[in-house]
Amino acid sequence: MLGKTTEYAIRALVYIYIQNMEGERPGFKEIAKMIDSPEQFTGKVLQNLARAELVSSMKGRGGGFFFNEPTNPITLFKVIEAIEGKEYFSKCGFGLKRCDANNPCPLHDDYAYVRDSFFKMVNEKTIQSLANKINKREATLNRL
Amino acid sequence: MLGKTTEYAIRALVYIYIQNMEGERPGFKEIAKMIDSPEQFTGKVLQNLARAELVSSMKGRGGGFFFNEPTNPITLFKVIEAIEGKEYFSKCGFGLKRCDANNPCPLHDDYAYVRDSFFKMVNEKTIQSLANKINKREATLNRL
DNA sequence: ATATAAAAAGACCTATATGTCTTTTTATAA
DNA sequence: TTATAAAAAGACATATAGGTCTTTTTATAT
Repeated sequence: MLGKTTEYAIRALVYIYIQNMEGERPGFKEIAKMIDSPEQFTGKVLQNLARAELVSSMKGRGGGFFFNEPTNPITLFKVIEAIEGKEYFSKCGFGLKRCDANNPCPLHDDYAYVRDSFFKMVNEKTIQSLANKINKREATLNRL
Repeated sequence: MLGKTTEYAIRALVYIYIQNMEGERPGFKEIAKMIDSPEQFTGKVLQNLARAELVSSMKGRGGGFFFNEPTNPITLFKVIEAIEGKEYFSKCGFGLKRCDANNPCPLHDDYAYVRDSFFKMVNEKTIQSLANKINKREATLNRL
């Protein structure tokens, strides 16, 4: 469903958020180790997330990744949009270039239902809500 | 959601089915033109579908693609499985290697709901049901 | 000031998906 | 039996996603 890059992005942000709650600013090497992702590539992904202003970073000694204090919850949708692109939730599931209610593909309505339930889910779930689930030991990030 | 290759595969099979109902056995060039897909690549995709026994083909004059007369309806799931691979509907949405009810990722249940609604849909919809929708002019394949 | 530890940046590499071109095989019609 | 029309096959080509390596920049501690 989602690309690996997006999966790394979400897991990385969740890990950063959890560490921030402990007062830590993890670097990409630590993050990669903890979320089980390729180190350098994770650095690149985090660069992109920082450029998209979904996370902040500091260079130099004591630097790392962190969220600015009063951060609005970050929905998974925002992350998906930043990594996969804006059209992710609007393409025709049947591959037609033009497909709408007037000129629908034969999957139109049924696909819309599935897509919308996915869309709803990624708008409800946030980096923060996932992190809380992990902190309550109701779920795992694979390590920690 | 689905790769382009799978989209071509589904559209091609629907077109073949519709033409078969008219007593025709279209070739890949005609199919590609009608479903708006790259010609040679569509030929390759159809080769794979034929190898997977989702469709039959005849070489030589008068040849082309067709379904054997008493064909069980072909679900979209079968096509997806043949093109995308068996694991398409079983991977963790969060990217964890091991993720199950005992050791769930923080998206486990919510993702399962979305994935299962997609799974249900592709098991209900068949090449035949999509073709019928198009024949009744309730939907379009882009041409025809 | 200097050393150090961190992210940023840029050049590259690899794998996979997607797509094209050419040749071979095969069924049918003339 | 030969010409023809079709799929099959194989060798390429291109684009994108995923990944690595090296160098540069920058903040901090000494």
